Amino acid sequence: MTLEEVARRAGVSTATVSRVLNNAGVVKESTRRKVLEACRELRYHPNLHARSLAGGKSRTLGMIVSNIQNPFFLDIFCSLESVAFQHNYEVVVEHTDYRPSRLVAAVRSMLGRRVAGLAVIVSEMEPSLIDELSASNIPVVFYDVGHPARNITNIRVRYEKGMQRTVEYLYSLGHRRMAFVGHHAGLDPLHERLRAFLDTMGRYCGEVRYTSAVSSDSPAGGRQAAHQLLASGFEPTAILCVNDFMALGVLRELRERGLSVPGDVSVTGFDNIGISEFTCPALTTVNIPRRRIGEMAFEILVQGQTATANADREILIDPELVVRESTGPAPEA
Amino acid sequence: MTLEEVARRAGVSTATVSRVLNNAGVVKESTRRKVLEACRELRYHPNLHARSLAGGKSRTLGMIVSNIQNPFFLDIFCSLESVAFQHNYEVVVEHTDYRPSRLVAAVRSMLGRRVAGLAVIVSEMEPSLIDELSASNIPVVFYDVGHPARNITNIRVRYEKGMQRTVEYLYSLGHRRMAFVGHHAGLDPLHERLRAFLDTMGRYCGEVRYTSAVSSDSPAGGRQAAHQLLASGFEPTAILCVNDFMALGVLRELRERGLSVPGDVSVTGFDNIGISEFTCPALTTVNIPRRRIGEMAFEILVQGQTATANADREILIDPELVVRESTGPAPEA
DNA sequence: GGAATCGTCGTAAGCGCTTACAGGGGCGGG
DNA sequence: CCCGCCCCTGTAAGCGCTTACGACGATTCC
Repeated sequence: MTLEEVARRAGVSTATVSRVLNNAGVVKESTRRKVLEACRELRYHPNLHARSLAGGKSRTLGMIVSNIQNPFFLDIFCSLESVAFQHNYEVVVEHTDYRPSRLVAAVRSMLGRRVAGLAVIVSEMEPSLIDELSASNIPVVFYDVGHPARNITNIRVRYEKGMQRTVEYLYSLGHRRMAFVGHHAGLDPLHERLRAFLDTMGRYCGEVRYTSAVSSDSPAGGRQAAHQLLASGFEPTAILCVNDFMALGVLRELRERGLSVPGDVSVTGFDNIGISEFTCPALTTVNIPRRRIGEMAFEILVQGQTATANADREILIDPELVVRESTGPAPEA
Repeated sequence: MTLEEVARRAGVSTATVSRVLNNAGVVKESTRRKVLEACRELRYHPNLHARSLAGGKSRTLGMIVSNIQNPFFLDIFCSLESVAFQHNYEVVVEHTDYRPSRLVAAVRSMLGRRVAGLAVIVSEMEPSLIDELSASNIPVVFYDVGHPARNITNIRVRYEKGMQRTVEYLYSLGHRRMAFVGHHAGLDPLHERLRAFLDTMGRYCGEVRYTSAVSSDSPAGGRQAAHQLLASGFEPTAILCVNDFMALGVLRELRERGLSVPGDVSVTGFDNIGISEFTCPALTTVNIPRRRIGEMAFEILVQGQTATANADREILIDPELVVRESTGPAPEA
């Protein structure tokens, strides 16, 4: 089913059909109706490939995330998708499993699709991409990695702040032995969170002791890390998780071991994903405005194209501590 | 950056470059290297649109789900994506929010993309789609809705069985007052689950009483439904949820009200999503082999294309009860 | 009444790729 | 030494669409 067949059926030229379908140019009302009628009868669906090849533009955005199973990334995707949908854009996601090689492949694939804009929300990084993307001439939003460059805007969350609040808060509750649970993808932003953790600890709590464990980014990974942590003999009074997703598993492991949260040990997450308030106990965490991040990404990619072109930008977001039930005073030694 | 520029740079024709890039035809090793070299220097990325327009085929699959935030759908997507990735295919998702109108739009969009195959994993339905898809000549997999037709394979999960097991199990534990929590998208498969619930109840338990509540498909929705349920005065000893995602909220609401699970009331879910074993208490649920569904979808879409062409098929899956901690004997009256 | 104007539409040239098909060297065999 | 064949490569015709550009009849204006 092609444009030409529709044109033939409606007794007009392909140009006219195209005009009708794109609401471009002027078409007499009666011919418009004929064309639409023909489209319906023939169950015509325009070929998007031909369309964006000819038009040189596409109404689809690309988004690359590290782990789409993690609600944090998923939420950002949904948020972007939602705004995009309202503006008649589509967005295709790809995930990298935290592997730089897959990141590169995903970016290439997106460039191949000639997306109208690309949001890269990942933890891992591949330095060469910056140049490649910058040279590609399509607007790009990075989350947390890479500095801004031509066409590239960077949205950065100040993890230090969030981590600092968390540590201070736990410290004020009397916690002195803390542990950090992270995941394997030990690249920048994670190091960043861990570093922030250590920095703050060093600054505020001279006598504090810590340890850390890593596993995969999933509840099961969190559980495994917690297991490993507790098996090591170190007995933390508080466990800080790199994100809520893993914290789920940590909570589970603690319960399994008969440790009460927050009675015996306090637990904190990061991200404030939706289910973190449905855990038991509800998770104390650090909120990151995912909805806004998605919206901002859209604005930058689509609308900012003209508005702030070439205005190399970096957007900073301050996360905030959300205290719920999983944290409490440190147990008496 | 086009094929032609690469060709010029490498001093060959576009046909040769194309051959190199697609590993098609024979090319002398030295020219192959020259071409690849040119590609690298020019940071060339083939235009996928042009490619699939010219080639008439694309290596991308489409997938439409009702609610991608629900881990059930997400898992199937990830599973499909994973196999697809191994075979060098990509898959683009779209979600409908349970709205038939969005389903139609999504299907059209996928047809417009000329996907190589389409998996429609949704609860809602729009009858006209069957014909439209069947006529489109691309392989399609439906989950749970629609009967098989030309090019269309249907994967059906026998909810009745799962529901039956669940009800029987609860009945054997002494439960007589049960409630059902569902969501708004009251279309076929959901009705199916509710119907299965009622059927079984009617058959096995003459004296059983029930009620049901619906809300949106999310933990928050589950919580709201539970709230509404308990506010109604009906005091169930068991709550069966249409899926695990909503069960999360039900558990939370019960805890909030000081009701112990399973001491005061038992709770069951459906789907066996990953986090259902990380809830507190761990959720008794019905497993649906999501991984296999994704894999089957791929086989049908890509490999079955030739193997079982035109062999109208329906695949049946029997779900199985997974007993965990959220169910127990009914409290003494 | 003829020219200028406007609204409506058709013509045709690509967009960047794939792919028959043909062509042109190099080689071996007759 | 010439023919045939095999390797390798180039030529060019599309794939289905968008979009300048121009054509054409119907108004309108002087």
